[in-house]
Amino acid sequence: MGRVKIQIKRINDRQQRNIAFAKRKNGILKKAYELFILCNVPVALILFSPSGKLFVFYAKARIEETICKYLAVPNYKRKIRLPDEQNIRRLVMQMYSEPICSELNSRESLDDGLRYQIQPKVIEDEIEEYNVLLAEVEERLERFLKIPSQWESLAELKRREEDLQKTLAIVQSRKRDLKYGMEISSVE
Amino acid sequence: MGRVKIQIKRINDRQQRNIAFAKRKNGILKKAYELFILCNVPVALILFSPSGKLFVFYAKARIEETICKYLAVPNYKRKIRLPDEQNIRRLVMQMYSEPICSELNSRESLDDGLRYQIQPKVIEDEIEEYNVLLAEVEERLERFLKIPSQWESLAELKRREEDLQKTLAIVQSRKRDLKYGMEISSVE
DNA sequence: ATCTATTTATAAAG
DNA sequence: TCTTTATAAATAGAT
Repeated sequence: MGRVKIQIKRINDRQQRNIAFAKRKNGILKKAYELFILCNVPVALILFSPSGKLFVFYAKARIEETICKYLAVPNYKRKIRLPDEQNIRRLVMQMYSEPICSELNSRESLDDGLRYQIQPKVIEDEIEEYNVLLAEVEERLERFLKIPSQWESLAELKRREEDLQKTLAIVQSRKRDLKYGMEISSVE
Repeated sequence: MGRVKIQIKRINDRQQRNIAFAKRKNGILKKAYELFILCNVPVALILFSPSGKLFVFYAKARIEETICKYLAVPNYKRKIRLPDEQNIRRLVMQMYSEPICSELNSRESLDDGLRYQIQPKVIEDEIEEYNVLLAEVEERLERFLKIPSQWESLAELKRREEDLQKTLAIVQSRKRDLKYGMEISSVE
């Protein structure tokens, strides 16, 4: 939407990045506002500038309410009654047993010597997040698969995405191992 | 941005509102994605459709991390940025005047009032894919956990994780682009 | 869902 | 940084 078409890729020049952020921040905040007014729906948008400054838009409800609504969404897949739910739950617990908000929780955990303590509530949220993500992916894929000419591209994308998710899970798992096992403080 | 200029005010017709939401939801999700890629900043966007369906975009960090980062900013430092401030000053005042609850973790207390329905499409193949995917994750995870020496440092893991999340976002965006019939080149 | 006339967002320049 | 302007992108209404 400018004099020239730009590629959507990271802007390396610091100053240009700040300029782009300032402009697009205004744009997306306006879009969030318009969506709220037009459709009267809860919206929550949290942005941090490249220098770490916070920008927020929320409407229809306090941001905490919208966040909590997000967290309160029932497990997408729970209703389907997965055959191996206990196994899956155990797996996800292993993958995501680190605190959601490490900067807020990690000190207490470490002080108490409870590095491996399981936090059920946190894990529940993570299970939901995981399932919501997968559900979104699947939903989108399903839509796209209705268009035959896109099958090939989509198959490739699906493979890639699955690979990424697998690897991401592995990385997160290993990261957690190192974090707890080696007690490195500069995690986040 | 359409055939005619519209006023930004609540759309009363239910069907028209749903159409507008669907279009603008895609637009703002794309904007959020682009902002993340261009500026490499944490972004969290939570939307609920008029029928209560959840849509989320987050990047650079898991959504809980961005939310926690937001909550960690002292109230007096928070600013709400709204375009068209004159017209919605009352709204802002209203939102500000409400008490702020910074306790996000108590999920039980929220469950009662905030029950949002998601309508999953139950498709046999999707369930199968889901189970296969999780099984593969588990398998890979187990295999990987047996070789701790593969990963040298947390910093390395962190970089990898960020790369993966970024690439995942790119893949997801590519799929969104596909929906609009755009050409797909190589995903990298 | 797809098309397209138009408005809106914004990249580069001033 | 703020404003301008040419152009890309989003989208309202129609199909």
